[in-house]
Amino acid sequence: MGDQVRRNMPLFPIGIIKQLTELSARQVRYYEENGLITPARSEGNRRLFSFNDVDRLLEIKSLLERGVNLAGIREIFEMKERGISVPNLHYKTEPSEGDIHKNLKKELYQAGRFGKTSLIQGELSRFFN
DNA sequence: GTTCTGACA
DNA sequence: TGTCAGCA
Repeated sequence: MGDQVRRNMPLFPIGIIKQLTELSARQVRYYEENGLITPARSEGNRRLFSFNDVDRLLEIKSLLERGVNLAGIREIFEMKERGISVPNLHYKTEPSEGDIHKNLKKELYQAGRFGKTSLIQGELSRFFN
């Protein structure tokens, strides 16, 4: 069994996700409505999340904290799926809204120039400092 | 006990 | 986003 398939295996119910991501069930469901995540379903229609879903949610949380809205996050994910790299979206300090837009624009531009290399991943490492 | 959908004093 | 209802 490859790691890839392991990471995509539907394992946790929303309760576990709440603890792992510190997001409310309401938020998680809302993100699903907006196409940011697509968790599997159990026979009883319960959502089952994979490790990839957890990473995805942590990334959504991170981007949201930087002022990116759901539509923006959706576009960032779409670009990734198209193989375009989306570097340095991890700021240490909180930039102004203007800076966010300026930097996002610059980063997306650079992403287009340099091939695909750095993707934001390994969010789970936060739990294993 | 937990999760789901829909709705909003 | 929170929270409550009414189910499964």
